[in-house]
Amino acid sequence: MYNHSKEKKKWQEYWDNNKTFEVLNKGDKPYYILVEFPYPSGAGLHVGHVRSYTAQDAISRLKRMQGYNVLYPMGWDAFGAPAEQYAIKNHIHPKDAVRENIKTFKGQMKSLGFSFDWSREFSTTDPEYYKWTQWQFLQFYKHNMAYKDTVPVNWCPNCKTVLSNEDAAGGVCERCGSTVIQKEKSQWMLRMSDYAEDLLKGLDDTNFADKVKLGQINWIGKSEGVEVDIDIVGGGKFSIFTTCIETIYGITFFVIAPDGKLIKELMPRIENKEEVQAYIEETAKKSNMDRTELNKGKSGVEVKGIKAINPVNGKEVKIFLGDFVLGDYGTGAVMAVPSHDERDFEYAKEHNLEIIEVITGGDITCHAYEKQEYLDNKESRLINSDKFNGLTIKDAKEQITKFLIDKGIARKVNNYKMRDWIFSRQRFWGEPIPMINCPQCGWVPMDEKDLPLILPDVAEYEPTDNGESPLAKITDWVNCKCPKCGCDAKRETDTMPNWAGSSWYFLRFMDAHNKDSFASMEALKYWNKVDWYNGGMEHTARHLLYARFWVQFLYNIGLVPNKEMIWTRVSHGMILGSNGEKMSKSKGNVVNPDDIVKEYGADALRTYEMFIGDYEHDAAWSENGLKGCRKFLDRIYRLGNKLNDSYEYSKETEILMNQTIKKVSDDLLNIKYNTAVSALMILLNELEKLDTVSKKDYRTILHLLNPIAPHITEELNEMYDLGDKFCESTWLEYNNNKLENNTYTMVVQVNGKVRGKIEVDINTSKEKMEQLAKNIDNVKLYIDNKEIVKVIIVPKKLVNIVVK
RNA sequence: GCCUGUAUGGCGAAAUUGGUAGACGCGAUAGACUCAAAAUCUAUUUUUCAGUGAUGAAAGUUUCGGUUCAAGUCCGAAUACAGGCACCA
Repeated sequence: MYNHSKEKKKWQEYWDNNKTFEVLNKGDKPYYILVEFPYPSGAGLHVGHVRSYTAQDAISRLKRMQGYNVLYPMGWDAFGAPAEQYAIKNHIHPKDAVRENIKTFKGQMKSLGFSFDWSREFSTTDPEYYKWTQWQFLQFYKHNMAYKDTVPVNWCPNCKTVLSNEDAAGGVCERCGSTVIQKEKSQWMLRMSDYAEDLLKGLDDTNFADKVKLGQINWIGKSEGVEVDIDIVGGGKFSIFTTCIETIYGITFFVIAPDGKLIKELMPRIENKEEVQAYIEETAKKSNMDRTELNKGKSGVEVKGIKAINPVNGKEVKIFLGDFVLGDYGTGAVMAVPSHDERDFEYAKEHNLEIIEVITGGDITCHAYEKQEYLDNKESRLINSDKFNGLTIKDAKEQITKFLIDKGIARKVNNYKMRDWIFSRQRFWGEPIPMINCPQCGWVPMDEKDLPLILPDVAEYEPTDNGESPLAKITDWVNCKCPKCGCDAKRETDTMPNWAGSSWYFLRFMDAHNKDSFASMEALKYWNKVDWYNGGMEHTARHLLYARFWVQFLYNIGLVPNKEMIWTRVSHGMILGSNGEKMSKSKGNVVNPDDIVKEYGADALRTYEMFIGDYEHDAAWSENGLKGCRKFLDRIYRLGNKLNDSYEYSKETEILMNQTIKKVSDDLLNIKYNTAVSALMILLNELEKLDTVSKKDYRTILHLLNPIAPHITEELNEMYDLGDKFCESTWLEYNNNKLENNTYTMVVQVNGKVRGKIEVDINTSKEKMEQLAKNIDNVKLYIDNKEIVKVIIVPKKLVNIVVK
């Protein structure tokens, strides 16, 4: 029996010693294949990692054989909370923990035979790498893209750190599950919202799947609308933003944000100050999630003593506070039209407010404004809207907008949901932010030539009770001189988020050891783009958007050759436990790839994970399925016992052989790995039926299997002396003239039901097809004595006889 | 609540994009080999009905409608599950 362990090691050593997968930045046909680099967690490699690494490995091996200069790199995303949490829990310095974990991960990856170019390996925690992360931060700062601001942030009382909105999803800390509270904190911010429009437009220059693009679009969240100035009775004004200006005559109240600036300005004139103040304080306790969650009731209070004027009809309208209006979105104030907005309707019901219908045609709500149907609706017309009565929604939208703009009290405005990126973390285990706070000069960037700003070793790396980074306690690190004026100053003690290092790592792989820049323009231009990027669906929104933003900024300051540096993005489904649930220690359904490799071999694991199901869908682990794939490889092995001396394809299977070459080549490049494997199983089944198998037959099936199961195929190829090593071979071609059999099974239907089948020559004419069909005994039973209405003939497929 | 997916045998899944539903694999059943077991090989395996049998018939791709000679595939509505989110005006 084949010794998977020994032969596997032999070939892995061969690839290592011969630097088979190391590439230079030169040569024809560069092709860059990337998988998301992992957090080297203490748990070791997950079988889920194996799925995507194998998939991309198969593509890499195939593309190499097709003559491409393939870059398939691997590195480590080792900064950030997960690594720090692991270190704190296990009482190991993060640096040491990361070193150990990387060693484990790398060993596991090597044991699976992935064709990574290890010469380009790096970790985001290497000073040689994070020097450039810091350098790029300085570029953001110097181009006015980084700024410090006091913002209400999500605060985890347990982790004692600030979380981005993304990390505080659901009102609980993503890491520890504690309830997140709102807290004012001074933070470094990146002006990502400036890039909203460019990030939308840039999608046109990518080949991302539609659902991936949609994820980006939804995150950016563009709303086209109108901003209108509203006068306050007795002086003053504010602005509202609306996407449904056509309903402006239906305003019966305004709602303003309890956490906005407007309410603070109005405070002196308010009659029910205490009530308003109480509501503001109540809102401050709530997270955005609480405020925005549905079915919570439409809480709010009237702002008494102050009324606003509807600009189109001069009506005096009440003002309310409502926590569903957010201070930091739009203008922090909305017009309420309960007749045509569900949320306004519920608020009006709750607070007994007037409802004025301004569009006929039933329960038409502005909420549906995104839908073309709403805009194209020709039945619904405006009413109760003075001179705009009778207009369609579309026309009313245009004309009312124009009317208000001409009056000088409105502007067309695009609002984006996407906010600026909170870039500070009160953490130890991250890239230090290279900024110095000088009592004279304020914030001063470090001199670029002093980078990297090395993360110092500390004894205690747990966060402090007051929420500062442990770096704050290292006074001889914190205290420094101002680069500008030379007086005593202090370093920033916040560090960068884990997203920072992963926002540009794919650029570094193109020129991994450059000491003069993060990557030379020459290298960036050579590889041009990441041709094919694979990762988890959970990263297609945040990580991908951050990375694209980072790249677009670098492009705008002339440091990368393309505004989009990633061409295709593919997302894989999760490998679930055998019970169909997410693998986790607590559920006891974790599968360790090491155990599998030991018992079944790396090739069996690789083959199984490709065969397990549709690559983009989740799949439950099955030990039996794995055994089936091991059995398949054993049968491949035993097929070698049947070899004859021929160097031609066996006649009996020549057509199938050509079909399989085409199928496997196409399927691998279309991420249909499961059907590629099944095609090989079908081919094997047929070859096993032959008494003997030619050397060409055998080498071909091994060749086709090689991208997925590289060890056993190389070994058998060598054992039977069939030809060059696959890793040094050219990929297979198929003969276009040998893809079709001479005959096919023609299906005969009567009224759409299959009533007969007959084997016919591939060139059978339509007339002959019909004639043959009508002659089948079983078919006759259904057409005799019936009127034939028509006959549908699909060449090379079927005949359908329609009878009455 | 909204957005995006998904739904096919006992199980994982295929289906040339409107043309034989269930390829391939697992599991199961029966048999061969074996003292026996494992491994391996062979056969059967969507369900129901008829037949000793080759086979034939009916139903069948979450549900209900529709278009079509023909629907897993297209259209309309509904349900369930998964992932994402922002009551975003």
